[in-house]
Amino acid sequence: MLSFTEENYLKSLVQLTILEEDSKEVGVNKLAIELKVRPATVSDMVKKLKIKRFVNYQKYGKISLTETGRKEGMLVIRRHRLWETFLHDKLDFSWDEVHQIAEELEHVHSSKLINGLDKLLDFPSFDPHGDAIPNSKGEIVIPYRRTMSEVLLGKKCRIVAVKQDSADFLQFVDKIGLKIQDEITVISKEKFDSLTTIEHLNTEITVSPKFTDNIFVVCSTCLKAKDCQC
Amino acid sequence: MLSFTEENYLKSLVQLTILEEDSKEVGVNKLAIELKVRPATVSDMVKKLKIKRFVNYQKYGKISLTETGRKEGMLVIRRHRLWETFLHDKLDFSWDEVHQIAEELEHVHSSKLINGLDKLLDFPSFDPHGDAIPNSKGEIVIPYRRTMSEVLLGKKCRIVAVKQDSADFLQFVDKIGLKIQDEITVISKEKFDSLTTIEHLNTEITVSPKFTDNIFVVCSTCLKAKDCQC
DNA sequence: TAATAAAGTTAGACTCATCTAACTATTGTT
DNA sequence: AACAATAGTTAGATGAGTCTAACTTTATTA
Repeated sequence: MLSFTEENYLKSLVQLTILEEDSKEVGVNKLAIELKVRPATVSDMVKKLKIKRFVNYQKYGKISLTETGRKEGMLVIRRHRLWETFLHDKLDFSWDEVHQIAEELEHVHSSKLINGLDKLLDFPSFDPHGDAIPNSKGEIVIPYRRTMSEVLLGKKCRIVAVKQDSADFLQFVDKIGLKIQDEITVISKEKFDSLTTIEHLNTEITVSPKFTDNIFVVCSTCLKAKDCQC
Repeated sequence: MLSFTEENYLKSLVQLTILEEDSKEVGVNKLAIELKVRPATVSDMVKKLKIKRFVNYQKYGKISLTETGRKEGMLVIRRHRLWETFLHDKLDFSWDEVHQIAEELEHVHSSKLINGLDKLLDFPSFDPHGDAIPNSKGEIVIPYRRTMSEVLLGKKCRIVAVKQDSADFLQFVDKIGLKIQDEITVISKEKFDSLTTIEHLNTEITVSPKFTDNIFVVCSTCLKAKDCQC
């Protein structure tokens, strides 16, 4: 049985090596920042995780997940995202409130509970932030998507997810009136100050790269992110 | 912020000094048995709880809860019982399955979550075992009730709660077909072997004191347990 | 390539919650 | 009242997860 802490390490490793970038391995420092602990702590802990065969690791090298480690980490993420969906759909929490509570709920181990929750929520594919929910085997289908920053001038796109869970960011998205599934058009990109102006429901909004880097979109026409010819 | 462990100590103290008997204080050994730890551990921990002003205690004396301790303990019980109700009502768990999982869920701190759950469940007064759910201030109304062992020969009574949460016991109750709110009549009490025979839906069932001691009932006619004249 | 910066490790210490073993205090008999 | 039984305490140890401070290795760059 995994401890709270071990689960958090595996979850962060999945996040850093599978969900965010496809680097498949990560350094001690980066993991320490993600977990908000000191590198020394990670160094120690990774040794233990290696003995338990959750990670591959050599001194001064990079950390990567074993198959078991990946699965366990994915299941933590499954629980997290299902609880977020529950809080949002059944208890009317706003999307900036769900993350913190799901951090605690995700550590309750009971596959019966999680599968029951899945059913109660009608087997959702995405959480309130647009992120895919892994299945009970720890498998996940991550749809292609790109950030709004990458969208070409004049193109119409659909918002499918946000990259950040921070309350600050999510409240800002709410404030300017954008939601998952909304369509927007990129009207202008200012080289001088890097601001982008978009059109949304006949209103123009000017946003910074800090914003566009954290919004995921697909092409409105073909619903693809990659190989879109539109 | 209370730790997992501290919450469990306060919960057990509420159980032993308020919900089960009205002794208002309890010894180190009894608490140790309840928490499944050694008396030495309790002895240490009680000192810490005293410093934090959750309990009253003098060396070699009895432990009792302060007002703060009582409230905190009650809130743990509130969370526990609401989660049990959720698992039973929304996820179709049987009543012998809910306790174990609620033991984990009860430690998630978020009054917004708990109050949302309360609303989702339509503000239940009792959990699946018939136990009263404390309100958000930690107040509880414990209805009068007596065990089936105390019912006089020939009297009709209604089952309102069970005294134990163990899966073994609850599965036995299921097996003989009894449910909360069912009516039964005490037909005979055998002095020789202490067995009681009851009538339930025109069927006679013979049960042991181990059973009747753990079933709470009220009078079918007046719905009282105390001062019933029927 | 040598110096410096960045990344990672080790040793030693701390807190929390637990244990065992040995001791002490309180209670309940005869 | 003396003694045994029961209840409770203390001291010292353990393991998990964390820290700081000092050190070592690897990477970067002038």
